[in-house]
Amino acid sequence: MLTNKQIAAKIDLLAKVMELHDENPFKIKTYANAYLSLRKLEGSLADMPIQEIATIKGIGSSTAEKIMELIQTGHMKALQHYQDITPAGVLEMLTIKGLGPKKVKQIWKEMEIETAGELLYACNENRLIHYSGFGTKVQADIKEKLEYFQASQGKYLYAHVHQAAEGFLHLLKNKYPNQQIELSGDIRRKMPEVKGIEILTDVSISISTLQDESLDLENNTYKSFPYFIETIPSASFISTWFSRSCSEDFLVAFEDVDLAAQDEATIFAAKGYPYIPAECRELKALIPAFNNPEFRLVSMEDIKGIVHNHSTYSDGLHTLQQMADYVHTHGYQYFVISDHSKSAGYAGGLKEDRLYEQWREIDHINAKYNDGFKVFKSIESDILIDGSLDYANEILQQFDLVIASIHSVLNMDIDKATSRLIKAIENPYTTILGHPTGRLLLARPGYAVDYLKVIDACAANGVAIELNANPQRLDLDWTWIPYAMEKDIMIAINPDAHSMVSIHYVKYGVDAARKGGLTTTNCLNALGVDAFSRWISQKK
DNA sequence: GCCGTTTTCGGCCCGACTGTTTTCAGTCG
Repeated sequence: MLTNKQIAAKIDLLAKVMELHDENPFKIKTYANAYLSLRKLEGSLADMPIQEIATIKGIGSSTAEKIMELIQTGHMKALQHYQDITPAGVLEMLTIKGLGPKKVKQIWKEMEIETAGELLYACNENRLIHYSGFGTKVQADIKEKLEYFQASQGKYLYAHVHQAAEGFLHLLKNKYPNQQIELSGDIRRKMPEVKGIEILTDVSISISTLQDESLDLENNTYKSFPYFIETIPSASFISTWFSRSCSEDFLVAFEDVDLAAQDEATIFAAKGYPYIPAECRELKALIPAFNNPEFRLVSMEDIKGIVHNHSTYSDGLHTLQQMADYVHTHGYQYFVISDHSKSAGYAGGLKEDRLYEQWREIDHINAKYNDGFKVFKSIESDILIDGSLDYANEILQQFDLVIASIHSVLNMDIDKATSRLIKAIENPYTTILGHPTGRLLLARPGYAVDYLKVIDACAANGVAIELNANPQRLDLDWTWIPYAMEKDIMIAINPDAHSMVSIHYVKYGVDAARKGGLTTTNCLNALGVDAFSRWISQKK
């Protein structure tokens, strides 16, 4: 039986969705008022005849009928109609506190954002604050709510979970110092998406005795992420841990090995391999490379420069000087500033005069460093619908390098997307293809592309491909790295940083790149400043 | 859509709070 509160909520929702669709404001007001009377009402609506419902202040015959329909059938046709013509993600936004119909309408119609995930991404890129009624506080508030919302959907970004996972592991190890307790499964393998914190142990853990305010016993979560503790006998710990920490494909290579070893290194040694870290245990075909003395799998220590960053010139949070200094003080050799280009109106893309201004500032900044550190002039140039870039050639040729990315009109079939990308790749001024599919993990899938054709085109034109290291992108997907390397393409692991701290996204890109076996030789920003400088100029 | 008459159309207008603006708009309960 429906409660008054449940009925009132449906009427309230009706008012809100009608407002999204620009219905008569007085009708909307009526339903909003009806909601207010209903939630304060004494006596159960479900027990009232329709005549009595219609006598309630603010409820007339039309609303009374809708309430009866709801009580008798569980549905309301009028509400269903509006729900059918509204994207599910937009309806979801209405459930977020602080987002009412007016703001949601603005988000949907003005910003053209239709899912909670896209909205979160827009918050991270400071895109909301450019709209009237939205400021930094509202944006931060929405962001917090969305992260919570996303964190409750059953899948999580590795980047969001791993610190909590390590914290939880630490907590358990302190409590049971003499037992085997380790992270296992997807979280240990640093998969871009994980289901939570997987822990493998040989002790029966008594969670209720653990002292930590982040531990939510009722919901089995630690810092809002679900945990899964599997207890197994000590004797099978290593074999189970190893099996849980490899892909199916990778594990096939060890079918004939006795996994009951004293540690994982022994298992690898039985096949004549060196120890392979869990995040690299993906493709069986890559294993032999680990025995090649020339093979240098990329790692964070190899990263020499930070490519693809934004500043306050477009939609970044920090100034060019702040960003450059931050990268400099973290020991890198160079910084590539790639703000948005002029057609990216939503992100404050740079018109020509602002470009000149930025170039002058870059020259000024470069003159101040006396240790060889260099800021390179770049742009994240929008790939327009027809595949062209959005500046004239005489502008494009003045950049040190150009990153070409698709940002708008993402609804394309595979042929359209592929030819649009290839046209941009064939542009003589394109240096790097940015986030090739536009995907946002857990939010939107990205347009389909013919990877083989796109990678072949990059090879033919000497264009590097970005592995966008934003943990919500990780695009190029690592599974295409072996083919890209086969074609001897350079991969740039780029943070797409919109603030100083997001420079460190590079780490997640490196994790992903290692899955695909990317070597330092094929990592563009593993080149030192001079080699990088030479590489981009030979491309020009 | 509801209401209430100076009855059948014209007006409908919660208050506190917050954030964005700079005197107001949106949201909540």
